[in-house]
Amino acid sequence: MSNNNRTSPSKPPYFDWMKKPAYPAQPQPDLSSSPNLEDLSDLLDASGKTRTKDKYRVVYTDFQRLELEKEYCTSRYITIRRKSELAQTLSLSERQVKIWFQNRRAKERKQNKKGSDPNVMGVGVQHADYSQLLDAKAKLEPGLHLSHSLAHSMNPMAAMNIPAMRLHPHLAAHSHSLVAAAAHTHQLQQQHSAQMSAAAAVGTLSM
DNA sequence: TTGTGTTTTACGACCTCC
DNA sequence: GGAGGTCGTAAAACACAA
Repeated sequence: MSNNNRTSPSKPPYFDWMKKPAYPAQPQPDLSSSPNLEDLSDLLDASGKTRTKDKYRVVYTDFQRLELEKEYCTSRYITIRRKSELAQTLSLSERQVKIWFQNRRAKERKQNKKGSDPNVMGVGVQHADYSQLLDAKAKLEPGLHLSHSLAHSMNPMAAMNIPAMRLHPHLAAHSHSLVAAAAHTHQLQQQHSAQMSAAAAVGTLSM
């Protein structure tokens, strides 16, 4: 679903949530309205048990969602390092980033459940999302225009459908392999970034 | 409007691993 | 015991039909 069936079936050239006027597109997230890190305590009432009504949950900005989606397209399981970096750049808490990834995986599982083939772990979803992502990115960063085929070729994780960290805690008995997977993910990530930069350079040169 | 269905944040319970 | 995973769920935010 990845924000893909929220509105009309006619496919917009970017994430559906991006056209919602309720989310002011901000280059920088609005810190004043986000219950980040320290603000989490504000979500508890006097008993410390439940969240208050006015701050039950916040709506992330387009920028925050875009960056999170980008990271998710690179790897479905975020590393501690990347989580920290993302949290800082997006002005979110690491906990929020972690929860977002959990919810994002849940969303994908839900989609896969709906789909007919449970063995194909969200390949189509990832590709579709990634295409939309890049289109959205192109809108946010006009200098970065990529064709879909090129975009797909530059997303090794999605293309190969590699479960980055681990498929399921019950299946992952060997943590060292997970560490290796994480390292591999990071390596691919670096390659991906380099390729993106190169493509961006090519794009600007050809203009 | 408003009623309804879906999506998005956020949490608790429980599990596994180190 | 702490960190992070899934699963289920609450409630806000949103879309859309009537």
